[in-house]
Amino acid sequence: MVAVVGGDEKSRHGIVLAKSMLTKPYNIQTGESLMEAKLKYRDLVVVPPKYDVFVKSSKAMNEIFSQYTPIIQKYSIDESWLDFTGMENQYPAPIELANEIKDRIKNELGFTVSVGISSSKLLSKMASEFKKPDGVSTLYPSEIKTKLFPLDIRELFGVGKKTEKKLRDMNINFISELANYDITIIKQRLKSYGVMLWHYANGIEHSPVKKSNSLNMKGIGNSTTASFDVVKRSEAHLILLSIVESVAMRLRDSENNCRLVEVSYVDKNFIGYSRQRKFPFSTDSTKKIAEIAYMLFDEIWKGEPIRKFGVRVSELCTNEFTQSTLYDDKDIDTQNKVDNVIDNLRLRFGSKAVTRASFIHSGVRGLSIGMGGGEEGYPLMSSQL
DNA sequence: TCTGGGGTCCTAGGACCC
DNA sequence: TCTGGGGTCCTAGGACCC
Repeated sequence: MVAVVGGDEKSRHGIVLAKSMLTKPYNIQTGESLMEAKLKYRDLVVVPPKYDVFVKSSKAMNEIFSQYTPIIQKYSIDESWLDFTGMENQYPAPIELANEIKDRIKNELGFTVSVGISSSKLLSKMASEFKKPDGVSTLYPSEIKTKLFPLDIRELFGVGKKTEKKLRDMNINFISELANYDITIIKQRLKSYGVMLWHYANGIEHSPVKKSNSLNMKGIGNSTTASFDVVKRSEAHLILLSIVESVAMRLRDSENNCRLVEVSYVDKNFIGYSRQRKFPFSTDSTKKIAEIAYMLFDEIWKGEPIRKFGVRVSELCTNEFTQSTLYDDKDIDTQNKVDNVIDNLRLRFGSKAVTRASFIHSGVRGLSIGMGGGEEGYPLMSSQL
């Protein structure tokens, strides 16, 4: 069946989230609008996503990984790096090990994965693209010339649409051509990013596999496209509040505070605006972050109809020492308790257990996105089903 | 009925300090 | 009227990835 997983077009979420193998002849792309996809194949079947199944599958997959090595870096919800450095005695045959893990996922969890094997994150990532779906591939340094060099420049990790054009304008169309290009000219035209890509083209990349945890997380953000263009400040604030509810809850769940808050929006013409501010204090309070978000929004918004809203917190630090001890602020202390009680209620009874009075009859859902396993916030699935 | 959501890293310009 | 550099921090925006 020529089918894709897609968002809801009526609420303006209509894009391709994942595609089945049979869409291949029609060149349907992940991320393009369902309208475009349907122009490529009229009778395209669109099925809605099941985000909770996706999250569960991801967790189960990483649980299997953890039975093989403790050093796992989650790159996204459906990709991880596993480091087996120093375990050569335990796992003398990498390809057999990869097949074992891959087959266990297929048999125990019911979906296929593709595995790339090499000595670095870059090369293993590139290798994982070779055989899809359900394949195991290697790209060892000794194989760079035969397996990496012949690929189109767009295939190189880090080369997107914009960089592709710049490189093609320089007559660089294959990875080999970038690898052999004069690095000083690359540096002149593409700055440090070009130098990094030149190294990538030569297979040079040494970053360590970093265990994923809440401590090395850089920021937490959510955004949402409204089902209609928002023109009233009060509605905008309400949507921002619903986003902050989810962001702040995730922040507390990660046991972090934040020092920087950023608000962004996209207007009806798809022009994006953002404003961020760093503070001399740190917080994880819903109320505080919401107040900052309103302030930042009011500073930039000139009244254009708004399509999409976002809130992001960063400059994270541990929440071990709460502000109340530092600032002796009673309001912060009680607010903290309120946040914690609400978090626990929502954890036990679901995200709808507690709703702010301001959301009732407003048309805006409280806690619109985030941890609740709701229907929104689907990540892209790049791999074909 | 056009075009989602969650991340990371980098750049460039201005403020401010010495 | 004019004139330095070096350094750091902050902010807005852009590029990439999934």
